Amino acid sequence: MAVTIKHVAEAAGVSVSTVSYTLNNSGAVSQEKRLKVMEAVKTLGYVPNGMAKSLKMKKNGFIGYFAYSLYGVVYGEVLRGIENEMDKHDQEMIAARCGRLQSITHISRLLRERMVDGAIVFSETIPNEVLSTLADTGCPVVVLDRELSGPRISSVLIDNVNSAFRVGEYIHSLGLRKVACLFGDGYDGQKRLLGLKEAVGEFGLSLPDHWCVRGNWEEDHAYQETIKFIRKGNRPEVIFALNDEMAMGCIRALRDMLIRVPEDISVIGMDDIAASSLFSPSLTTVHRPLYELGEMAAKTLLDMMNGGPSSKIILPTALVQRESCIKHWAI
Amino acid sequence: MAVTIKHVAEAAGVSVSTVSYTLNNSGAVSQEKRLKVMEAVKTLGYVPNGMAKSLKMKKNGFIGYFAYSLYGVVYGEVLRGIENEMDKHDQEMIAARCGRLQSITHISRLLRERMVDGAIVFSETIPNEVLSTLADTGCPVVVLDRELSGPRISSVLIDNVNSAFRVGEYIHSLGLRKVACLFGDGYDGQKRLLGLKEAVGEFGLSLPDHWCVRGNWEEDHAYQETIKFIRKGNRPEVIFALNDEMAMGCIRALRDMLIRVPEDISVIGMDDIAASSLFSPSLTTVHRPLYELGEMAAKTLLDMMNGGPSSKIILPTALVQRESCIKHWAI
DNA sequence: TTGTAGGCGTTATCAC
DNA sequence: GTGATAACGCCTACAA
Repeated sequence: MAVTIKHVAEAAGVSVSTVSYTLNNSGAVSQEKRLKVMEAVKTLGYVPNGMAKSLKMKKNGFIGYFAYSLYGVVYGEVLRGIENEMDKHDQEMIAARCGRLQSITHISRLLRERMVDGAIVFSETIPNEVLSTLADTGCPVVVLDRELSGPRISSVLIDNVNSAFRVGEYIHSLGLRKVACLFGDGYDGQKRLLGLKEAVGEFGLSLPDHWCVRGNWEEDHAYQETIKFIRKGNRPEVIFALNDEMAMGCIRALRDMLIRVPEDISVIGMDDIAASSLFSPSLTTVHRPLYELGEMAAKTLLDMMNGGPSSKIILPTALVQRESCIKHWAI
Repeated sequence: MAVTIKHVAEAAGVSVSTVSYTLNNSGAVSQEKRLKVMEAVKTLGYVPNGMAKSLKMKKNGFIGYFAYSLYGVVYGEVLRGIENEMDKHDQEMIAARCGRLQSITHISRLLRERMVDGAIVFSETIPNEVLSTLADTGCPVVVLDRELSGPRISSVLIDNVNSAFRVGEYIHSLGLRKVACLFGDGYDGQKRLLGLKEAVGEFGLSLPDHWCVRGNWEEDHAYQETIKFIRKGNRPEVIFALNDEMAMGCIRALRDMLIRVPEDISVIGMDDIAASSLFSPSLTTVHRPLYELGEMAAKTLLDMMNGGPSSKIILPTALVQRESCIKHWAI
């Protein structure tokens, strides 16, 4: 059985409180006993039990990052921003993913059983109610992928609608009109599609319903869908993929079908992941400040944990013009 | 104050044990009381306290992955393997990084205070003794980046020495002789350098001490070091970088100095990260089964947690011939 | 300055 | 079937 504070007390010939006092430098302990305790701790190899401590203190010193996935360009970059900020404040953190369905119950354990002192959530798989009740019990929460507000809940987001709208505006400014869209499900997908449609209305672009192709945000799937789409005889002037991975899959598909990008069809992505600038042709896309999103989420959480108010923060995006998109008359 | 099992008992008009029984389906509870309990749980929004539970049960249901970093090609890929295996066994996990120095104390908290039921460690920043004492208290550990053995400690590794040796052998088989090496610190670096030197002796290659250049495993740094190295007038026939990132930095540097790869100088990497095959020229390297390493680590840990013995597992590597390396006479 | 004792929220043993 | 009650390991009034 593991050695407890009691064993140390016994070995040092003092009471448990004296041991506790010395270990936490609370209370005043005589040098003599302090030394005895230290020695006993060393020889017994005593390490305090984190769970007992957490139970007593009603906090455990960890904040949690709960993401759909822990690896990958998007989630990884956000994680990098969070970790960096946490480091600055010397705040410990753990990460857990919650992508697969079964895990929802698991995450609920860390979250619902209050095994963290604060949480940053970047996964739509965790229901709003879970987060709300968590916040109600005093645990601050920051969400990165949805709008949610409450006493201890903050949102850190980009303006998806506006970002996509500006893509539409850009398409219009290039003299392009016939648009197809490769979209995905979820909050981001909805908002981005909405923004694009607004721009379509505003600038008189064309975006038939059957030119809105549902993807799953992944490159390979987008490749397949693009092949199918083009085989049906559809010939848009520009394809707007709602994330960069899909844009790349789309471009690969077009090229494999001997359609030139951007000469025959322009392609625009969204997110501006690292690979976008290295891809050939380099991707015209919307820069989404992933690192900063993570950083800001961490800042906001830390602030709330110090009693600060909850807030809703929108970080700016920017259109990045590269090679995958071309003016109509330049063809 | 949070609602506890006591409140539920009171609201349902039963004892705490009855509540506990129904919630864990242990013991036999009458349908009538069971219903009452369920209702009280629902209306009160009761959620059991994870810390109290863990304290009592002496386990908390989580295994931990402690890596130098959580993002990045190498660590991310290992993590993917681990998660996938954990998913299969419906085992919950958390991840924490332990790269920066300050964090060592933090990680020690999760590890030393036994806040996980098992651990996979992939960071040389955590000392052997910490892992040994952890294992002594009954917590199984799998290490991925060093050889360490004990009752509850397993290692999952590749044979670095042999892998590097085979690179030397390959270099020899190509008719190349004058080798430079871009190495890095730590266990992997040591072993790989050792293997290379063995091959140098065995096959009569040339590897002067000052042609062994210390890198820090990163691309940019390798870029700088390569520039310096070449500016000094050194002209090896082949540069063996002990990981792919450094190999890529090296190639970029050579090309920026108008030295052709592989015509003028061949470059060989190690690890075979995803980018290696996409790089131009594609990288000749040694495939290190990162995903499988993670998967195997998870399997081994799970096995130990079920009472299995500790073990040392070596996964095979394979030389991957691509474009960055050329036969001597082919120049 | 030091020790005793109560309680954090659970589970589990034992009587009833 | 059900309900007291004793742990689990720690912290911290409160006494001494």
